Amino acid sequence: MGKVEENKKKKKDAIVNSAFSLFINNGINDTSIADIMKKAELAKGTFYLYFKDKYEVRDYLIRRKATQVFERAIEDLEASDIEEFDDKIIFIIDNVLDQLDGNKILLKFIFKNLSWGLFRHSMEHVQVYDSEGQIDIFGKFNELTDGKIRNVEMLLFLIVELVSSTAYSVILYKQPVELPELKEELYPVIRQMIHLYTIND
Amino acid sequence: MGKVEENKKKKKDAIVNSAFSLFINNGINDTSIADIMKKAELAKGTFYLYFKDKYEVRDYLIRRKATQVFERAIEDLEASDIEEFDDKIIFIIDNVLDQLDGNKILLKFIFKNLSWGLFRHSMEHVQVYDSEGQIDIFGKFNELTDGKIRNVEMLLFLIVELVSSTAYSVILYKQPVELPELKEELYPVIRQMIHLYTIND
Amino acid sequence: MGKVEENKKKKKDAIVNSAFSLFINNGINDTSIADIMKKAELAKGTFYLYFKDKYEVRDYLIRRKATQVFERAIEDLEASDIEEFDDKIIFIIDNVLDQLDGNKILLKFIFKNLSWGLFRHSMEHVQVYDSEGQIDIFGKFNELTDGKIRNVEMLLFLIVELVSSTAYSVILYKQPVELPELKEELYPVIRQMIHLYTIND
Amino acid sequence: MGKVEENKKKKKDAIVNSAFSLFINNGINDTSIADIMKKAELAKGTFYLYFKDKYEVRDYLIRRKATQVFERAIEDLEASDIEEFDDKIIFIIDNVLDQLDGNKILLKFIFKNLSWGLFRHSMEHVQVYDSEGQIDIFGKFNELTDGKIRNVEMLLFLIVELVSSTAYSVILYKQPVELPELKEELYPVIRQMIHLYTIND
DNA sequence: TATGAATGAGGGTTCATTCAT
DNA sequence: CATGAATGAACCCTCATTCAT
Repeated sequence: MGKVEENKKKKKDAIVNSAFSLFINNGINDTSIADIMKKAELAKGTFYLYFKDKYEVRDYLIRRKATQVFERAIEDLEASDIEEFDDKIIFIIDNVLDQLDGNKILLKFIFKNLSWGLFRHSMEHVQVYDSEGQIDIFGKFNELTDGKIRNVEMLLFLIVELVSSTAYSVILYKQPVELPELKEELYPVIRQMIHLYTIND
Repeated sequence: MGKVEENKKKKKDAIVNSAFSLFINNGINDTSIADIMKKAELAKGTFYLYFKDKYEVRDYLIRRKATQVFERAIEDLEASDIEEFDDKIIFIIDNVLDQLDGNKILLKFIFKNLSWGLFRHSMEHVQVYDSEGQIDIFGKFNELTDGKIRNVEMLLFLIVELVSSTAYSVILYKQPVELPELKEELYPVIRQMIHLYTIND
Repeated sequence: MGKVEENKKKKKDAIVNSAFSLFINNGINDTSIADIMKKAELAKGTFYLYFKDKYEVRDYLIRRKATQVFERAIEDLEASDIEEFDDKIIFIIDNVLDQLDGNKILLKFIFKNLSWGLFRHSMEHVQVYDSEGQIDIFGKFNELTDGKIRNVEMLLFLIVELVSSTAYSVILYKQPVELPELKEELYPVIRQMIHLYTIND
Repeated sequence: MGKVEENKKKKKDAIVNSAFSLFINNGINDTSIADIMKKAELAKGTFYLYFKDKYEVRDYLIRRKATQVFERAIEDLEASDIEEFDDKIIFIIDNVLDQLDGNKILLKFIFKNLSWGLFRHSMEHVQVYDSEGQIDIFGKFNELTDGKIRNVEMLLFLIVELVSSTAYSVILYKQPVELPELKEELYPVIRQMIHLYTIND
């Protein structure tokens, strides 16, 4: 990477990090581009060399952050020796929930803005490597199911929406219960859902 | 109600209706108080005699609209002769989804802003009447379960979050499928969930 | 006129006068709305209660200023006892040129921006009063010709364009000659033009 | 011309041509240096190696374009066998008007910015060649008059201003008439003007 | 020479809020 | 109570110009 390119990367990162910090502290509506650039210690006009508006920054951030969270969950999964498909799903959910429970700000930011489209997009960009190089995560999921799950995307959709919306309420507002209790209730439901989508031989 | 009171009610309604129409057409961020009052055909200063800011109007509206939707669903349920608990739940969900499918704007407005807390609050204000007068809707639910459901609130929480978040994506963005297909997948899952919460004698 | 109306008139005048002074000193391009309102000692936002942008102010000004100049020329004409049509035309031209020679700034402003359309519009708004009240100036012109001029508008068009464009160069840049010499050359040409449009009995 | 010189000429031409196209399409005020250089496919900073600002480009362009139009008119005149002085003047006017009628954009650009000074300057740079080489166009005019016209410059000044200002209004806004009708009225007037400046033996 | 990333002043515009009427 | 003219802070965005490469 040339010196110029490197510098540009550094600037973009400064903008993005500044924006993230302000978005989660003050909300997107109360964050102006002037604020972002001031915190990033760059000139206001520089913003427009990298992004069209603050919503483009937000989308960029959501994708990046969501990707990071899942990347870590999957790394941890790889490091474990879990074998069954449903156990793997529960493991990932549990891992993600714990990550977000420890970083409510991030949770708020991701789940408040996450749409299924963005989620899919993020998943397609999760970078996992094994001995043979990069792995396509959605392909991997399908492979994991071993052909035993019908309509994998729908199942994931249902699980992701259920988990994200309940966890949002629970972690942020502790309503109607706290996280451990939610998990206790949620996981059996999810196992049952997976079972419903499992093809019986 | 005195003439003065009546007049004030009329003004407040004008503001609220104007705001609703603008919120759903242009979004809350792109709606100014000037816009609201122009459409309401009232002076700008008058706004502050009724509300503190536009977010107060929004919250007022969400509660009112969500309540209306459920009120109608429950009215329709009462008019039917459905007997089983799970059938009743499915009926209400189906009814609400159809209402919102026919009014995407309303869906966006309600679900974008609906939290479990607001939902509970709305439910407590649903006005249903039988021969003996007004009925408490949450109490009614409990009664309906006939003591056969454990942890009714958790079950409702899971169902409401699952339905609202999947329906939001599906009705608004047709992602990942369209509404009829979602229903087909959703209802068996919900029945299964109810079953999971049913106390076996 | 109510107190409010009176105040609004005063504000509009302040804006317009401030703008005129800045337009002629710095040019329209180098005059910002902030400049105008600062000089007018009003808040920046107030500008938009009266005008859409500075070009609207410019057009308003041109019409007003052009009208004033002609109004005065015609007043002077009325006070004289000139009888012949061509003498009257020359008198008006001479009067206008003298006014503008004494106010180059105004000349620059009017002639730089004057189109035939704006000129006609201005003429239609010249307010001249005689013992019997207001007079329509274009009608008056026609009347003056006593039916002896064919195609009055074309004749006026030719004269106005010839006079304004030559005078602009001469008064502002003294090119290619100075005003007295221009007059000496111009008036015979104009008399000849009038003659060409005079219907011979 | 060395290869370096050639390259510089090419760059300058690219800038100038890009600027012309943008000036006439969007107006000078709405054309930024960034726009010009983007269209010219050159770096922004390069602009300042050739011009001080966009107004310098504009002046350069006006001179070049005005010169071209007159050059062509005079070429056409040379190719004809018109003999009388007044016929020649009318021929040139007619030719120029037709050129500009077919290219309103050019007309707008030239006449909006043309001053008598710029016109004289342009005329001095019109390049006409006969068997003996380059000809001075103003000298040529004087020669053409055969000493029969007094005050040639004044006559040209009056004619140029009359024609350019009326044609501007007529071609661009069709006010107060269209071009053929303007010609019909204009040419007799001009012939008469020439006659007025012709020395009677 | 040529580049184009970076600058930051300054433009236009909006708008919540106030307050004299 | 109701009005709407006035405010001025705050916003977004553009752009001529510089300068390290």
